[in-house]
Amino acid sequence: MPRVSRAEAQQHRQQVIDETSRLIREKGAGQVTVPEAMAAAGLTHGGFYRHFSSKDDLVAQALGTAFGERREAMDRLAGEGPSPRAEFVARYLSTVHRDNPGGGCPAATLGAEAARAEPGSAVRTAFTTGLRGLVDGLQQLDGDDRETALADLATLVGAILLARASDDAELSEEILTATRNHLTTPTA
Amino acid sequence: MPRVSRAEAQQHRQQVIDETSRLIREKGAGQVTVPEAMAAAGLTHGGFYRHFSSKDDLVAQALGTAFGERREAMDRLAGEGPSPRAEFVARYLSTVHRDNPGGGCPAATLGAEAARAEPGSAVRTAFTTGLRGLVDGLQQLDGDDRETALADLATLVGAILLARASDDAELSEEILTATRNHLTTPTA
DNA sequence: TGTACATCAGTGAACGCGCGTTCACTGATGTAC
DNA sequence: TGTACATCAGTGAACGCGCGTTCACTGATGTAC
Repeated sequence: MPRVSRAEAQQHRQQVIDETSRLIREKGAGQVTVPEAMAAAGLTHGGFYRHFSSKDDLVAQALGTAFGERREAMDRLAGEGPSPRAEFVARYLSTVHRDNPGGGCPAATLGAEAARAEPGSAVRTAFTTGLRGLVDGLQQLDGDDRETALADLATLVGAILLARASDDAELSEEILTATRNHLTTPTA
Repeated sequence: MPRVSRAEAQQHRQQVIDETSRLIREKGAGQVTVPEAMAAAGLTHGGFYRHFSSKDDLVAQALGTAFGERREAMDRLAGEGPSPRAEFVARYLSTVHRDNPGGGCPAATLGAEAARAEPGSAVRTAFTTGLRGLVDGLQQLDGDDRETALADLATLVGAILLARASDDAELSEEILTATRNHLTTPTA
């Protein structure tokens, strides 16, 4: 498949980014290989460097996409229903989200890897920018002040992380339920 | 250094586990190599399999040690001061903890990796057991009910994770401060 | 207490493997006239 | 609109490298008498 049209090439590029965005959330950035990412668009690995300057470059772009999707979902929710914040919390702390990390919040799945990335690196910067977006989105969701939005986000991210890591269905559910209750009842 | 005494060998073994416990929290389990872990006790990699059945075996034991240390610190705190819970929260969400992941909470640094480990695997089991210990420890810290302990732990873990990943000193401090306030003031 | 021998902690070379990246090459696409 | 040629998306083999794991070997430790 040599020399496809520019439109097709651009489509391949986007497909690689989108699939990588899912793959890194499922397996971690370190476990996704260049051949694997290219295969997701039906390509071989050789042409990789015509699209990306390095693997880190792709990961950073995929991370940006993942955060972008999440932010859009929040913005879509902002107008609807009686309590968009409660709705968001319920969806975030659902078993559906827990069991589908590939389509879920990148802060929970890739936060630790981002923390280990070099300060100023593309991955670290993409994560920080994405995180700011989530904070802003959460802040708008129910007239929250910024401090509440920050604390809420920490709680959401920690809960989904621990619920996924728990190798015990009961403990996992318990974490989600307890956190959901604490975030949606007025006082502890 | 062939055939050292059994006491020395046992000492080497413990040294490898302790150093690995620190290393995996600093760099992630996937980034710590067998030669690196053995070198931490002044040994070469060849003798590794006289001490451990696999790299995963070592990682699981190191994870157990990391959780154990944390739990002990909580138990030590339980008797002292006017509000052990407030003291624990302050220490957990300090810049000292944020900037020293190697000696810190393994739930934040290794949660994502544990979540990706095979259910029933040694690593996943060690994480779950350790997590239960932290929940119990937190529950005892100030007469918390279990639900509050679970939600608090999620908040603590999420906050330290995001504070570490933020490539912006101001945002990072903001996360710690907001979370600290939310956990130590009676109502939002 | 001394001696003979089996045990086994640690060494260092080697294994197969998969990684990120590079490169010469192909041939349809895109462009200049 | 047609033709000639340069461009460049994608291929597949190859690179150097470091990984987890295995293995034959060494020689002090531990044990049996």
